[in-house]
Amino acid sequence: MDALAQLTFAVQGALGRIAAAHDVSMVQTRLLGILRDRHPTMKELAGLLELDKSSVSGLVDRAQDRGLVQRTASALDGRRVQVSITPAGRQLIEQARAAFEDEIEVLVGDLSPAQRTRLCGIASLIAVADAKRRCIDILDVEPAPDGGSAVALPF
Amino acid sequence: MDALAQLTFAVQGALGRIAAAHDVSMVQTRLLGILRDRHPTMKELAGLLELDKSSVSGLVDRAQDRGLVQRTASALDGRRVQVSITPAGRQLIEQARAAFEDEIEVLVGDLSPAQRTRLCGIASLIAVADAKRRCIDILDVEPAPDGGSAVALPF
DNA sequence: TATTGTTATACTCTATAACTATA
DNA sequence: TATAGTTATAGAGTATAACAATA
Repeated sequence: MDALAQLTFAVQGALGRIAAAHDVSMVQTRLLGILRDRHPTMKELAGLLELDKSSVSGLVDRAQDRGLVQRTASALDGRRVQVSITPAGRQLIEQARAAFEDEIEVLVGDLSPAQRTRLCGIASLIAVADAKRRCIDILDVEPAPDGGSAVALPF
Repeated sequence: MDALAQLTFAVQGALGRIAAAHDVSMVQTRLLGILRDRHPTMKELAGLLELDKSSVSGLVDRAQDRGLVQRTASALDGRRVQVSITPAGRQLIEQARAAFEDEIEVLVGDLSPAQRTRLCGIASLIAVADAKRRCIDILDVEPAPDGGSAVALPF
């Protein structure tokens, strides 16, 4: 257990340092990562980030003030607001992803190729299983029938 | 990379939920975890938590207000303050640790015993290597000659 | 009435800068 | 002077509760 916890602190630390180097917070980075290939509503964002809707309002406010994301009124439902990433936001998140890849490369530098493969497989297993549990428990949503990941990538 | 990042979010999510269930934040939990077997000064705490000393002042203030930790003036150096855990703090962190173990058990539930062993070994490898790098890079401190972990356990 | 989102408010967490006390 | 710690201040992040607009 301690090993696993320490691993996550090491990775999260790397992640946090990179985000900070790009002058954004972890949660802002996650927000941009989610918006890379989605245009969710505020409510959907709250579900993906596991935050209260009011927290997401402030989060999007600050990102919008910095020109990283934009709000669009939904044509279908006047109550809904669609959030999307701006070119500036996309540029920022792609740079952060690249830096993060480099940092992870350092982190797993001592591992043999076989160990890396195993770690990847095991990590995927845990993450997918957890995501499925979470979808059912929290969002009350069926997992995708193809078993595909309906999960918010952190990046 | 995504698998690893998702793994850490899954673990950190579990950790955060358990901390919240015990009505403490993640960083308060880390603080108590560090104090389980240490009586560091404020400066040492700042190093272990990778926070500014002023942040630690507030952190310890709030924990102290809740009766979880206590400050003691150092007899050797009038400038220094030693921080230690109270019985109430110890009880809280032990309960949180137990809950966290249960949650991790769920998280790794789909893994075979062999996979668990491998994950533990790989996670330790990464965490230890990262801690050593961090000691050298950040604290400018030599790693312990016995190769032992001088690292702050997250719990 | 129910749902979506925002606003008001309060708290934790964090850093920078200025300050106090000790060495 | 240098070090250890606190305080003042400011801002991000978060949740709860009240509110407005739409369905």
